[in-house]
Amino acid sequence: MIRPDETGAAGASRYTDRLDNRTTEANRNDMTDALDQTGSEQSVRVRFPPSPTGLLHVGGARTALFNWLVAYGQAPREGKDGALILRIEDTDRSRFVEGATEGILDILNWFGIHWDEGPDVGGPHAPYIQSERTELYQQAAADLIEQGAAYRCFCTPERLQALREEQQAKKEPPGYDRRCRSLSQDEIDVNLAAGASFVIRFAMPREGETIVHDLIRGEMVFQNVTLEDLVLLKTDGYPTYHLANVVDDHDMQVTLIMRGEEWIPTAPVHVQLYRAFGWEVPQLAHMPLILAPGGGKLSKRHGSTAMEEFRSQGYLPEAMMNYLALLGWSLDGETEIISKAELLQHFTLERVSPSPATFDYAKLRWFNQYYINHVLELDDLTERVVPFLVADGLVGITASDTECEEFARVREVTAILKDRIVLLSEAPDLMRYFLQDELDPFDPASLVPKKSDRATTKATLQAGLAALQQLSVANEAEAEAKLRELAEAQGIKAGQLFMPIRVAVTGRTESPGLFETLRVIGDDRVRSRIASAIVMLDAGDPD
RNA sequence: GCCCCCAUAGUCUAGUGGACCAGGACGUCACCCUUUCAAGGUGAAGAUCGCGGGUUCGAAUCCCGCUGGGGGUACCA
Repeated sequence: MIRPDETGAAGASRYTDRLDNRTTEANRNDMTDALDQTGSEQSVRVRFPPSPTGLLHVGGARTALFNWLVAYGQAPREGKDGALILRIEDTDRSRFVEGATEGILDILNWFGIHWDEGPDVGGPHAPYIQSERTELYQQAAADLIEQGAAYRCFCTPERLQALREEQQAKKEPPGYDRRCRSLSQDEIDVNLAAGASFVIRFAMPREGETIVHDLIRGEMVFQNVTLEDLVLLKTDGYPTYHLANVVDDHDMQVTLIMRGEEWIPTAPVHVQLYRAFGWEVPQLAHMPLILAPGGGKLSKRHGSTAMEEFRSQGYLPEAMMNYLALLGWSLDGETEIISKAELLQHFTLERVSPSPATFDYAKLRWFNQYYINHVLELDDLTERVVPFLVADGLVGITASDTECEEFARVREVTAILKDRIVLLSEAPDLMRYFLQDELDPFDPASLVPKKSDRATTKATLQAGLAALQQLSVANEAEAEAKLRELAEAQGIKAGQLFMPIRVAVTGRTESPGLFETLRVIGDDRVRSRIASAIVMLDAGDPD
């Protein structure tokens, strides 16, 4: 057998070695079929198949990302056509959630991933929604029965339940006992005539072993006796994942399946299914799981898990992508900040780690902060902050309204505050005193610096106000010089003067540098707020 | 229980037989800057490379066993 890619480039990487292994194996097992695959060496077709059962999980987002990076990054670099297929796996009617599909597509777009074929854009293998493809699966299951690779199982859920309990009691490995695999044709006919409902199960080979070639883990060997006769078609006529997945991946000419590690146990069954159909097995790569901080599955208990939640908290898609890319993949062990373009330029499946990774919220926050403070352009950042301010009622513009005065004002505020924004959702609170005329109520006691008292503070503020009335805070340098002069004249440290002014003007003990803060707040408000603070000190109990 | 995957600091990782008494990052701590808080800068602590056997002149790197963690064990995906 001559491999079609044998004339290809030199420099065998671990990746190509693995590809070669797999190809050889495939050729040995599916020689006839391999001949039909002319040209497939030149294209890499991957897919991301979410279930519309709720919001998109970060783990799913990472799987989607890696698939996208292979299709749009690695494949083109290797001179191949890459394509990403989005397929909706909605074969479990009981878990279907209305609107979930739309939500998933929307969040994937926000994340920055695009696909070539899918329910929204169509494509040559439409429909891309499994519930609309049931005939295909039923036909496939029927074919399998005909050739003896699958069988009808009339066992009731009650019997299966009882069987499981019995096995549990006897401490035997649970699993279907294959009772219906040996039903005679007469028995089957009787059941069918009686209208008994049934599922279709795969007749898994009982002997030998199945080797699964995984691009990330190498060879995985499974003893066939340990594998089950999985249900292929359910009583309701819908397929299980196992059948739908194999049928669709073949039909859609998927060449590489990248999915979560949780699929490893059933991978050998899938391989056997492909063989039963006489189809070539796509390449397989099982991504490492994303674990929760304490170990185990990432769940609500640890924090957000859905991409929608991260979005609404004000995580940037860039930061999410950067962080997620580095969960299980690395460029060189040094690079932390890497753009989408650079990911496309450098991502390779061969550098995906096989070991599970713990989701670290603190590091994600760091990435977000870093992108806000160091990567995003000011206009861009401002546009992303605006929706959060609007939601909070602080401004009344839309993000696209970048020409108006109010946007310019928000940009000004953003400029001096961006080094302390970690999540966009924190912006409203940080910006409140810049954007509102009136300060939120605050404790007058916070006006008084440590080691000072009310009377002194009041006098200090009065002197400060007098000074500020004779200049404009628009000139930061002048304001600073004058106030430092004042502090010196009063025989106090600059901080003893700055702090009361800061609190008087912002209502807080924390703010950006005093003079940029004053400048942005403006003369009128600065003066009136200091005057109010002086009144507040009067009103309080003298101490 | 059975099957399978994984194993470098609290976390993400670099490392593919010798330049590693293990490099980067998050986190932590200290100091610097300083009008507060951040940001930034500098530095520190933190890994017997899970343990035990091999192979080899030489192992984080290869092999075996064990342990630990994780996944699967559904007419869910």
